[in-house]
Amino acid sequence: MASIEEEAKSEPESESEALKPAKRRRRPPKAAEVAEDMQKVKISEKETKNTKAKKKENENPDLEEKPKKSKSSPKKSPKKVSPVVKAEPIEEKKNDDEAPVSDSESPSSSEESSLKKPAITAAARKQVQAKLVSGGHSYPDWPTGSPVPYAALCKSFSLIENTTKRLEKLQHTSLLLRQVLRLTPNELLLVVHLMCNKLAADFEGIELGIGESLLIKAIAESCGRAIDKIKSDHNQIGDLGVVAQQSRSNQSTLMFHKPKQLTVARVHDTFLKIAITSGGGAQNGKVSLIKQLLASAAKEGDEAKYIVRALEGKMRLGLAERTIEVALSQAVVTWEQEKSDKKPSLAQLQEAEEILKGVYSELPSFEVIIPALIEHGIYNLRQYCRMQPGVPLKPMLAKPTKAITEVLDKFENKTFTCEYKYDGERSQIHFVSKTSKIDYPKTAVDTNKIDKGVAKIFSRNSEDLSKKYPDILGVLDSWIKPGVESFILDCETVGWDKEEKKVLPFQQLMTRKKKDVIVEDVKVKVCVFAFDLLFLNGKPLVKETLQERRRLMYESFNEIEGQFSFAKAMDGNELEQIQSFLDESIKDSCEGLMVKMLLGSESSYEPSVRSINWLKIKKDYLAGVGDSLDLVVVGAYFGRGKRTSVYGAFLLACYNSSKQTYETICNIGTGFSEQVLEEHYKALSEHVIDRPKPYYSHSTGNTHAPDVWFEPKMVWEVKTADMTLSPKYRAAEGLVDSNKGISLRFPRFLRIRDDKGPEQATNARQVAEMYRKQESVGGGKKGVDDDFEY
DNA sequence: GGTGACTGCCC
DNA sequence: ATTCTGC
DNA sequence: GCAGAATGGGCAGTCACC
Repeated sequence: MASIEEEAKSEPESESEALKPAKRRRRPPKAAEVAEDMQKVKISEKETKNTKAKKKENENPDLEEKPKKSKSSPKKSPKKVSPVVKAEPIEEKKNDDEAPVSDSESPSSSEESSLKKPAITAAARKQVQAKLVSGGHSYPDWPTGSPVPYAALCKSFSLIENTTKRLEKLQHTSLLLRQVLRLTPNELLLVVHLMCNKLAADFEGIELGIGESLLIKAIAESCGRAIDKIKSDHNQIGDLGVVAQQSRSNQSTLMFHKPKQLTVARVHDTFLKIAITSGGGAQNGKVSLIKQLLASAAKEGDEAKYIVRALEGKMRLGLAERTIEVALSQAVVTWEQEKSDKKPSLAQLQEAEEILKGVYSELPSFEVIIPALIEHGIYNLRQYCRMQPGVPLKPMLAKPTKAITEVLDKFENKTFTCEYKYDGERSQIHFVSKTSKIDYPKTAVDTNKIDKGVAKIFSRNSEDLSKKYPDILGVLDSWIKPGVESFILDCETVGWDKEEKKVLPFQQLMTRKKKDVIVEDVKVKVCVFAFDLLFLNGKPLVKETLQERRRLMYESFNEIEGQFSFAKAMDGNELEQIQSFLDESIKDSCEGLMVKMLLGSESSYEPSVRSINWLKIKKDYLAGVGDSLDLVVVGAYFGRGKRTSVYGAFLLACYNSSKQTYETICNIGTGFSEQVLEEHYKALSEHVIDRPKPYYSHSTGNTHAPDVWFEPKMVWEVKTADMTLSPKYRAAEGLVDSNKGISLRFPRFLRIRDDKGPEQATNARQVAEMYRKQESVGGGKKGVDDDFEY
């Protein structure tokens, strides 16, 4: 630790110079750089191709204007292409909206106004397309039918990473997927999974069990470098993947035998092996699997980089599932049209996107969707992939609201409703009775289970929590009224105090066991608060209005005290009503309110899209309301990814005036603009010290120490949602609990308090006071002081 | 059998 | 979870 | 406004190690 600190402060000059290259790499390249890069890629590609001989038919015809007129002549001079492309410079607008390949004849439609995403102008899209087409950049190529080389995927990753333009990212992604469809369609699923960086659908529960530590160990061993070296490189470069790649390319090339080319299949297979390695010696086993992969990675190129990033779970491509869905839909529809020598029209591309997004949101499993896509085509996809009890759908989310008036603005003249936002765990409960006689549509999903009944519960992120809540699943039968044979409910599961008949804090709910739970042994009882019904008796309800879904929910279920309730709702539309309902929700130990449209098409359940239709109000969102503290910056952590070369997070403390100590209270890493981060870095670098002051009270152990310590100088105003008793932080230790300090839930930076010295920071006594006040409100020791100032 | 580091997943 | 940012 | 990527506290589970 000391060595790192010293490096950081002893030679700030050379250090920051050294950082430049790495930093540059992470910053969005300028347009010119992009163009240059593309050119490079293209040239090298051409070379490879020539050596590879023919393969001509493998080249993507869509890159040219017409398949036949392949301008295989290396010069991708824009002029050459311009006749075809420039024909529709700017006014051609919507024709090309969404169309990756559509320089040709998209039927000019009149639906301009109905196009979604007006934010991205058609003209902009047009330009991007023109650039891509005229650039004529090639993309990875391999023999038909042979395994997809991992290098091909990495090449696309690299292109994707090196542009900030979303349309270009989409384009590169879609091109690769098309190539896979054309050459090795049976590996499409693997490729898509690796792009999303998942091994399987979320509900399968496959975990790598690999984190930073093991990864560093593996890189060190694999490249023959010291672990500390890797760590300090990591601190400077801010990306373990880059560290691995550099380490590997610098590796003295002792062994001559060139490793066999990595394939997508092998990488995926090794990831799976890493995931299932468990028990004694598992860590060594995982490390050695990683080492094998790294050893097979080419020294040139980016294979090692992306392998490591994948294992770390941070691809940092600026590309994720949502964009991949779009790219996949475009790739498939283009591929389908290609078979009959046609190009997809704009309308077709849009329809495909809508279909795939819709299907994926209701059945988020590429394992099911991709085979169905290939076998039945995208326009038949809905028939084969439908919402189905037993498979979680993506939950609808909500946006934070900064003022209650914002709610009124958004929902002006609309009918809406407010519901309690319970502080628990989002749960999607699926049920099919064992005796159900409803004929469920045969879909691509295995329906055997349905025949035997279904009782499952899924988390917000589609993890299967059925093992955690046998106490809930065992009583589903008792919730339903006669005639209900199947359902999917959207709920919040909250800890429940049976004696006091009130909800328990989130922290208590979290102490429940997650595996091998036996109903009789459950310590933390729970109550389920249902707020939406997505599926009933064989029928999806997501297209219905909320009012209708709620009506069906109310009429299909029985409330059971302390076990199953409907979320408390209020349909009043006046500001005062909302305000007092919000106050009430907080007195009832809730986080605040959810606000939802009740009627109209916008009140349908749209998984993870158009989330603007739901709003959430919490008191700490509202400006000037909620708890804020003025805290002293005593330490910091080096930033990663886009925060490379500045501090990415900071350690804060409150002041204990009785003991004259600074007691740590939380880390903080959000609320900073990029500019503010740079300013903090500059300002704080002057206050770096070798070791913590003796009057700093912080957890012992390497794990909890920041990368650098500071003199107590800067004071920041920080906002928080809640205070918690902490096993790690020391604020107000002894004032509320003899062993535990207090920490903050959801801390975020508000602003610098130049006007305050460190000793004017929030005092430990004040922290304790705030904690007690919160307890008295949420804990329901009614009447102490529940006056909020709004 | 206990502890601490690490990981994944809740928020 | 919260927040910021480029498109 | 979307989609993505920075980052927070803190719990149970797993494994290494004593």
